[in-house]
Amino acid sequence: MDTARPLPQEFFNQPTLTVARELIGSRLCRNLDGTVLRYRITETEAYDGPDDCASHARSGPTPRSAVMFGPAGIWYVYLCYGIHWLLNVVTGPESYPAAVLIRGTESVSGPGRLTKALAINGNFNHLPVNPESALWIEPGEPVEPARISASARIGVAYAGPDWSQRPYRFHLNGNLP
DNA sequence: TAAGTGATCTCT
DNA sequence: GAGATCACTTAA
Repeated sequence: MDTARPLPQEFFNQPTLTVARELIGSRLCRNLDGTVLRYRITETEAYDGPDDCASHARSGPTPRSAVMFGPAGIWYVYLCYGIHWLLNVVTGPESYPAAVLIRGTESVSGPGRLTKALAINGNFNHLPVNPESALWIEPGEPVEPARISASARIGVAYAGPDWSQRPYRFHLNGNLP
């Protein structure tokens, strides 16, 4: 089995919740000046569709969120709270706004710390998810479905109880802070 | 618990 | 153009 082959663009062209769940256990890969770092993804969040009040796409496309309306398999990187870069990958078909936020890996917890550890900034925004971008994802060892938990997303209480309490956050058991 | 930090969005 | 907001972190 060839686990070194990067995930293809079609992988991300699936329902957002499916991608978010299946990314758990896969490997986030970063080429830093020729050195490849690989971190196992342990935590993701789904932002799904034009009606998701917690999503940046909730008010239609804007200069920032337009990439979410594009094809799947594209990085969406934006600055949060003026300090932290947050790393997302666009999912679902074109014109359907959705993305998966990569919140943490086995050695780094917290989306802001993750991008800091991997030297990710806004330059990655709109780049495809493949090795040419120096940032891509490879399949990991299979994870038993029972080891993946779902819970409410973080920091989105403003979206109202319906959307903020949906179990759109996926993580490995025992891998929460 | 609270403040830092700056792009983005919404309303004038 | 001005003000509010924000998918977070760190320092107390």
